[in-house]
Amino acid sequence: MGRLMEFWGFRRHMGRLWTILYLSPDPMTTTELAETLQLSSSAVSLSLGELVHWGAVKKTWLPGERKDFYQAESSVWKLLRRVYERRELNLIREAIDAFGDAQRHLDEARSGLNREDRRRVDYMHKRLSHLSALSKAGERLVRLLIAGRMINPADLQSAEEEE
Amino acid sequence: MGRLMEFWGFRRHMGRLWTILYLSPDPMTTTELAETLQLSSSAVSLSLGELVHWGAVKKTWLPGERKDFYQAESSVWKLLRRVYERRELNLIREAIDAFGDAQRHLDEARSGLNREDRRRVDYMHKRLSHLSALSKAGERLVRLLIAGRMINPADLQSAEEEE
DNA sequence: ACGTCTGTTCAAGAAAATTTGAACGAACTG
DNA sequence: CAGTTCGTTCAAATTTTCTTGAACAGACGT
Repeated sequence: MGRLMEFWGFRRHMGRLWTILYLSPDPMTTTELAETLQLSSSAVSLSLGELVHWGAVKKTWLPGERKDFYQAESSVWKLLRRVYERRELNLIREAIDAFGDAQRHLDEARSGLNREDRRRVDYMHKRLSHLSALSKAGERLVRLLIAGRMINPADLQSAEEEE
Repeated sequence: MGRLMEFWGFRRHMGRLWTILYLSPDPMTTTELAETLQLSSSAVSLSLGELVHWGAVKKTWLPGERKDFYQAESSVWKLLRRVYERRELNLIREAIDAFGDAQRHLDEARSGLNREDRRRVDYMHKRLSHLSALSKAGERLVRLLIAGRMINPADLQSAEEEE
């Protein structure tokens, strides 16, 4: 799980901590977690905080206990959805914006160019439109994924072909 | 594109190189690429090699020229498919194996345990089955994606609920 | 066959990230 | 209100990853 999470763009420890909590029938304290994974308390605090921020882990309190207890959010599907929503969608939107900006820059520069450079600029413009179309198709797909609706990968394919 | 690729688990330069090639109407040489992106020739060689390995960039030769020329694979969809096929599928399969191994370890240890520990082990076993089922549903989904067929995210959802 | 031009590999150096211990502050107990 | 116990934050230190220049190897032309 650590490796999966790392691949997925998070700290490795986040995966490890989540897994321990997920496999534990009872909520655990930071001390227990630090012992189990041989981590310093600060490392636990840091990664655990991020897990809480992503909703992958929840704080709970046990009556009579002073320490904080943690338990894993057990619906992986819910977690995936949240990540896609907060992170991937943002990334795609930024990319779409960047492509638009680039095209605008090209438009501004175009007038003062010679024939050869103009050819290049026009080519780049077309390619950027292409990337834009693809990204927008991607955005729609992620939206559908989050909504739990059916997805047709062929949409990406066709966004690429029609030109 | 550099940032996208980085997020996606590749070197940042790979994204930058691919983008330059993708936006260029003509194949380019390593020298031109190094100049455009202000990189050393070794950095270009390294990242370009990896791009070729992933099929994102193709070598071509121009008659009469000694230098190698490179051009971008322009079907992003094709690239995505290849990455999912080679990388994500492997990752999922490894995870599935790891879950199975973990369960087998639990089975071996179970007999020599007291009541309380046995409860924990049984709980972990159940959770691991859960993760296994999820991963297998994920594997099916990626397979469908690669094949370009319709995908139903609800399959993941239900893999989580039925227990 | 020699010199030149390309591309790749490698080890050393630089940059970036993770990790940790210590200090701080908040919350509770007696 | 003093004394603990926890949890978090920060900057230093370590580890890891990237980057680079130099050395190497192959191909070509003369």
